[in-house]
Amino acid sequence: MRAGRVGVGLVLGYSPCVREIDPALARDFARALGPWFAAHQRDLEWRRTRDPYSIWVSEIMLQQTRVDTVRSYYTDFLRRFPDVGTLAAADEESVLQAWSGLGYYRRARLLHRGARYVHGELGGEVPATAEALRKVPGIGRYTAGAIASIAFDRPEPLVDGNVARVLSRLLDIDDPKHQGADAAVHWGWARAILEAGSPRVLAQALMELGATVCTPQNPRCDECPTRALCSAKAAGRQSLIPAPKKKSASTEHELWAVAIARRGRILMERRPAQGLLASLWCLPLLPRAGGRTRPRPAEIRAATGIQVRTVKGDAEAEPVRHVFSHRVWKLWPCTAAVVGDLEAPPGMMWIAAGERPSGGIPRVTEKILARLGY
DNA sequence: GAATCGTGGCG
DNA sequence: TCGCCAAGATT
Repeated sequence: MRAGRVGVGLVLGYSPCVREIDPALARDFARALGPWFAAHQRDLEWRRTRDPYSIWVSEIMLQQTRVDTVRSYYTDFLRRFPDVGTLAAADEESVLQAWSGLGYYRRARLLHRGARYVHGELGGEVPATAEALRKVPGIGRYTAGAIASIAFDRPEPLVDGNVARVLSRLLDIDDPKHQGADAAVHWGWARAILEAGSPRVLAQALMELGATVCTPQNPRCDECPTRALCSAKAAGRQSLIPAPKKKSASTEHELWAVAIARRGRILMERRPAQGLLASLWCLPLLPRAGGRTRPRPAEIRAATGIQVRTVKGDAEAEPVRHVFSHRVWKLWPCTAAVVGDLEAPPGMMWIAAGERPSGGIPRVTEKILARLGY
């Protein structure tokens, strides 16, 4: 039985998996972490401000998204929407346009809705407490803690994937059920750590340590300011924590991407308001069955309502492959010619090469357009 | 609780 | 090449 551990498992005879909060360890950890962060933190755009709105924007963008991807989006977004009022007054279309290519577009819609909530209901003041922040659309448990601690320097806990990994190793938590960001043990420890020093510094330091030192693979323990405190390191188990997650199956979809063309222009289509790539612009897509070289005009008409004449496919061409989080698209470009004038139907728009609809355009659309020379 | 929701970098 | 997964929230 390892010392310093408690839990019902102890009573039942199982291996105890959760360590109760030890204020002395939390304090020592914070004392090692703070100075390390001061010396080693990366120079990131959102660390140059204390503006709660700007930090809010950064936290939404950083959800499930790498720092290097976010940087340019963050700068451009704040130039375009410098404050809550500007974002609240903006069209959703322009917000999605600024988000194009960043992924998880629901975040943009929720951030926009959140700005309207803060502007309309709270007089434009971003809440300072995690409890109030949680009422803002798009702000969940993590983001509420992040904004409260980083922007307002309050000791409100935050646990993301980085923090969960750092703490799982610090405490040598071997039960996968208690290794994730939803584990109560991490939230308790995170609070204790933030209370032991500057919440603003320690919140960022916890994540910075996880991102740059206590990495998922090959952690750099020799560079870690807290290695002397780390139970996993002491046991030589740091590479076993956290345990690998089970992956959900990914389904593959083969689709025609139809370029309905007339005189150098093609039709773009706004996708449905719900589901994958909601409300974003793409080419009309339709299922590709059984290795045919091109879709039938009747299939295109059924999917788009548009009567086309000739349809050309390129049987030799490689499909455009696009991987989403839980599915894969194999897109086979084809061209369908329209004869005579055709007004763009509702939700559709003609574009020439280099033109784009105003609104959100996902990366997969750019891939297809590049293939087609648009 | 599980499924959904993008994209890109890295080993 | 391909699987992994990153400063998660919502339903």
